Amino acid sequence: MNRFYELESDFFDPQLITLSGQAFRFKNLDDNHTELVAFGKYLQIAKTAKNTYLFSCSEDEFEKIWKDYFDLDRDYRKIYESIDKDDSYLKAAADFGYGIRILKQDIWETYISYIISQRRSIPSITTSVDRLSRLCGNKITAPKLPDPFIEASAKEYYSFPCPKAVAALTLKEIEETGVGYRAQYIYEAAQKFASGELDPDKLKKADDSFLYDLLLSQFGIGKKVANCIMLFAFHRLGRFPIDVWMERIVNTYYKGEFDTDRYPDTAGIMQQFMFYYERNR
DNA sequence: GGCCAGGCCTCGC
DNA sequence: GCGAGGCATGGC
Repeated sequence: MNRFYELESDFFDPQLITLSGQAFRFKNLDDNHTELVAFGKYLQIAKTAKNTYLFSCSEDEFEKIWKDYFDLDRDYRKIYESIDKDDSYLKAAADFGYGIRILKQDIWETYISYIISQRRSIPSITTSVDRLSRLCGNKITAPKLPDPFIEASAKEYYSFPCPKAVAALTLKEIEETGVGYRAQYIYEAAQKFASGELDPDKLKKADDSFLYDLLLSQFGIGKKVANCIMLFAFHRLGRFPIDVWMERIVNTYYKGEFDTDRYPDTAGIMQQFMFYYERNR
């Protein structure tokens, strides 16, 4: 079975990552199988034993793509243990979300996905991302995988389209993916990414405050979306996006303000625990 | 069929 | 600088 890569980890739960809402192209097939599309590839992860997972890719691909994508070099257990013992809500949330990691997603894909996300439900965001991918992404044929993998949920998948492919669409075509008034935001973003005016490789080198201000200055991007892009794509783990769910949590359990200074480098992970807990418990 | 969704823009002060 | 109103469409 060395065609596939086996991972042992005591802090990795792809099922929870699917449900954590940070990515829109994950699907839990059953209790032990999760599939996803990222970086133009289809991946299935099978849980084969406690803390043991089989990835439907070679070791080489795992090392090049997925290890970094799932942030597997970071010690999340240590972060989990750093949680304030007196913070019973956060402790409960982290126990509930034990195994959630923050993905390092593609910057452009995350940028567009979170523009789409504003004032929409997660299922609805997923639909639009899927439609946009089908419209101008590349076809990916689902691989036939042996046991312990199971059949993919579809015969073909589509990669998230590159900036140039989206930039070639008309505003009307973008609207037809169901994104409504956000189409103009996407249209403008695509032009900027396609022309190189917004360059992910350059942006990666920017410090937090510069990057945040730059994102905020973009059409269609406010505080919440900027922080999500920084957390889920740029992997700035200190960012703490506040949406309607987080606002409810902070108001209910933290008297209106969560002290992010307590977790300067990991507040975003705490945010993800809370968000998942509140939505799924 | 009505209500709300991982918010942001514009306008008026 | 800040609060209120408006907003396209999809899911439940």
